Amino acid sequence: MDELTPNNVAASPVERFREFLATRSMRLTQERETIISEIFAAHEHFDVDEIVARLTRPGEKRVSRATVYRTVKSLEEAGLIRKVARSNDRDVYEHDYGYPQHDHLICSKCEKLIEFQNEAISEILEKVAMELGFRLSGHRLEGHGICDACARPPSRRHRKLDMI
Amino acid sequence: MDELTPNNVAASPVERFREFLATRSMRLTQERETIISEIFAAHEHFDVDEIVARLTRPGEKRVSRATVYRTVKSLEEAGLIRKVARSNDRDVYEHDYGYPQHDHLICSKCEKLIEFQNEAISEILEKVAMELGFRLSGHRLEGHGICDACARPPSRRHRKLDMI
DNA sequence: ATGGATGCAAAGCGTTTGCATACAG
DNA sequence: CTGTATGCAAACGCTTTGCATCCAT
Repeated sequence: MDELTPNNVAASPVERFREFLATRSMRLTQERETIISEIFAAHEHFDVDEIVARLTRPGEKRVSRATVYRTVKSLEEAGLIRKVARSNDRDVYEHDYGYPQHDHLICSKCEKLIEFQNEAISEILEKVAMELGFRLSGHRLEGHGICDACARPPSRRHRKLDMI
Repeated sequence: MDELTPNNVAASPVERFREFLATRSMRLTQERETIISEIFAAHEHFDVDEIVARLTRPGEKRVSRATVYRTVKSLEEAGLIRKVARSNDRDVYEHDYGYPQHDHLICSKCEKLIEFQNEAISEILEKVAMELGFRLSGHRLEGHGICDACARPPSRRHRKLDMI
């Protein structure tokens, strides 16, 4: 469901990327287009390995892992995606284009990322930074703990009384 | 008799670590003691490489890199230190014992970490988490940007009048 | 035509681990 | 003594890179 794209947001991610590439005299190749399409197919968090896996499924145009790494780095520099966390020793990214600033709650059990928005936090941080003479350009806030689902005793049968 | 030590804070980090090790039937070896002493010698951020480097200086008791990694992991599990960021592809830690909750501003230029405390942010996050049914146990907030020093024009040494 | 891009494999790097030896309790 | 811990080096897993080939412009 993305026909509702707000018009304050420029064209497609691909178009936006093309512009960025132009400023660097880089080219919009089929591989890059394939990768960015895959990444923006759904608004979800991802890591390089996932993208490679998706593009390795039969029917998809395969792109080498090296190229995915190189393209992801470019997309990040272009401001289309951004690194949000590190999970399982891998960098995790999310879209940073056409989406409002938000932060995350990360479940320590299922590793799920829950997004939330809160204007107040940004404002406070902005104020704190200013007082310290720090030029704030952005931030990353992760709340750690246990998500609703994981906290709820999973169909709690009789659990073992103890274990050594 | 250091009665100045707040009594809500147990003895020394080493003592605290010894207790932790006991609960796991692990031993407080000379190496572990050397490492923890070095880490708590000053309240500053550090990474494994730095600790290894310090303990490699002549005069210091050398400890293998593998042991430092293993000990740092234990210290983290013991709650004595905690991971605060990732810089230069290395995990960066700080003391998490006897120090109040705080967050950081990270300079994109010099990589410096600036600490700050702000009660309000924690409160807001706590509220947000609760509304989402998330059991918050802690958080990590990094403000990104340019620090005061790096933002200041680099004392132009080629000033016309600066020919002393 | 031609300078940038891709794929492959090898290299890099921080971090982990197997194993023989060396200690703490 | 006995089960842990250490040191060393090899193994690992993610990410980067050199190079020959390929392609967008």
